[in-house]
Amino acid sequence: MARGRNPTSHDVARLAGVSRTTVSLVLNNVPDTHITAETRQRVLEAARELNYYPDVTARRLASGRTHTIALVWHRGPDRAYRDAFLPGLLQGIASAARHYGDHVLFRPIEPDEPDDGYVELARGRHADGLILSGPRSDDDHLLQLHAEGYPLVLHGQLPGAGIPSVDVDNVRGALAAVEHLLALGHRRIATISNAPLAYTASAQRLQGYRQALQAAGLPYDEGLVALGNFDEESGRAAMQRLLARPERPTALFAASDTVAMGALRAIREAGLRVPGDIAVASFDDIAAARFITPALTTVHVPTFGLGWSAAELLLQIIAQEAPAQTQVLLDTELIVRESCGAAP
Amino acid sequence: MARGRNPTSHDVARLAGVSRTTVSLVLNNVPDTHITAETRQRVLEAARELNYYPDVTARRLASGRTHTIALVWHRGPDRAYRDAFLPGLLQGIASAARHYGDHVLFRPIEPDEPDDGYVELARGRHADGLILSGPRSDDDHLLQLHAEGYPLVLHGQLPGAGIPSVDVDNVRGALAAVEHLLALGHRRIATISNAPLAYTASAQRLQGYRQALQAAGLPYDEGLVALGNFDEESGRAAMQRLLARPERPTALFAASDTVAMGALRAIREAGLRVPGDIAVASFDDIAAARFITPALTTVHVPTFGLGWSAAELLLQIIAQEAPAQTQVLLDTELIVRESCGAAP
DNA sequence: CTGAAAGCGCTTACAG
DNA sequence: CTGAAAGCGCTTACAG
Repeated sequence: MARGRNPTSHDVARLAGVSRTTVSLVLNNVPDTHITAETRQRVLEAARELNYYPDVTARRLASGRTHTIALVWHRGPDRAYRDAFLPGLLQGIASAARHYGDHVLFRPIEPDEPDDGYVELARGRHADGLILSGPRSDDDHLLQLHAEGYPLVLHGQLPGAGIPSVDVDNVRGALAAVEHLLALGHRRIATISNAPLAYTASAQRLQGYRQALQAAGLPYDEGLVALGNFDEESGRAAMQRLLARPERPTALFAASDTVAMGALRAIREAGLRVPGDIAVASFDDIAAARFITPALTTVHVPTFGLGWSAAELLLQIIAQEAPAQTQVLLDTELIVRESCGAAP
Repeated sequence: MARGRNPTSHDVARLAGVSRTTVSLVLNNVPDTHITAETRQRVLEAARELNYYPDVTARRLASGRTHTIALVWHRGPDRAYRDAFLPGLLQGIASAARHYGDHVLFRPIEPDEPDDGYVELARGRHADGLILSGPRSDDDHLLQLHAEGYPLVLHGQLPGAGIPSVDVDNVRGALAAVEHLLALGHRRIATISNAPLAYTASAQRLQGYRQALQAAGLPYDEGLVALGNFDEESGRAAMQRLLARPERPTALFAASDTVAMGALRAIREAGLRVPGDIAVASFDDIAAARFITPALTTVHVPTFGLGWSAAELLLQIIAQEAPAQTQVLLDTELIVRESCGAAP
């Protein structure tokens, strides 16, 4: 494939006996252009015969559209946690992009990298729009780009910024998990957050926990609330504190599977059993959740759906079709397995 | 960011009082071009003042290079298995690409998609080169592209094709795992493959198992060999067959963690304990391996390193610097945890 | 229903 | 040490 001797639209035009305009019109399926079926046929055949692939590099410059969207993937302190979502999210994005004829660029931003590393993707016209996963609330570049009308969709939420976003309904998900515990008869239910409450998702999951208790007429007891910090060890430490309380909880809602696994370890180390002594429900449904013993009852996050929705929304914005909904919240599903002692 | 009113190199040139040529030369850091420090400075300042980002779309057309590499990700029957490697591999690729100033395109190929879906990436000049993960031996397009000299690197191996590739040394990895079992005193060691033996990695891992036995002067007993098929259930079924044998094995080498988890379940269902009754070692070290009970002793696959190496190799090929090594095999590391009963 | 021509915003020999 | 000009391969008004 030496450069310079690939067939061009000129070659196709000559072989078909038409102009390059016509070749472009036919190959791009431009509507409202009354080209005879016969001419169209000739062009298509010529292109096939020459094994012609339009040079996207030229197409992009001429058309002003790159037909590419980028996933900007922030690798913050929560990176190990978030990696579990990457395959689903990315493939959801890629599938939707492909469905609409677009391509996807993957751009991780390392923690030590200047925060505006992704700006080049927008301003240098690498992509027609960006999906940002793990947005930071103090990111001025983001606000700036949005203010200029550059197409942006967040995976996650940035309250108040007004940027279109796609996320899971964390409140309802947590609510469902805790309701499950309540329905099993538990009254002293502890919770461990998945991360510091400055993370929107953490605060929302905690809110779902509160709402469930409130709806059941139960008091909110600060002593039953502990903070996790993404990893297993933080879940273990938090559970140890919870177990040290005079009145031991009979159930736990861990706001992530990872934190739940740490809690499970602490419970085991205390000589207690799950679900016998303590029932455990969690959130995320990462791949490991069904493998561990006991298999976790957890709130499933539709990662592929998140990716698909984000890409679809972004593509609508790029096409300037006002989307019906710019703040999308996807539903979760409680997956009942063994850790709460309920039959699936 | 309405199109059409972004600053161009023309604007920068005017502000700096030089020609567009000079702007291009400075901004691209072209070597051997004796531009005065003062002129260079003026250009840089003008660019900064205008917040100038070169339009890559134009740059690509003019220069003939896209500075983009693509990861083609085959989603075959082994998709659930391989998804565990995606985050590490992709981020390894992205990090290396960024280190060398390139971008990465992610392109999954669905099982029902025409096999040549990725050819467009090459011929349409979306990317300067491709990394293919999960190559198929009957893929003529691949051979054709390679024959034409288009830059290609495989993640995995395609014996005989002569295409540059990056993979883990499956034979040595398996050898290390089985040697570990032998060192623990086991003599009747069964194995379950991770997939049908038509998959190169499966055959190689089995070969490592054989070599270890041979080196220890032990016979190769077909009856101790069972086939897995990517998923947990296949591991469970294989282990059930193995357990039904008159002389029960005292140890198992499962050629993937997923298959090992199924085997663990079968062992538990048979009322046996790990590692007490049967020691289990496996391969991959997926995220779940350390969470399950007992935590798996397994062969770690350096996914990030695979990605980085693949990208680095591809970039060398694109730059036409003959790489030292075109068939790269990365070393694995045996991670000793609990499932073999040895102290870490 | 189709074509001639300008233009997209860069890079790159070439000349001086 | 720097500039004028051609060219990369398409798309897209515009004209007929």
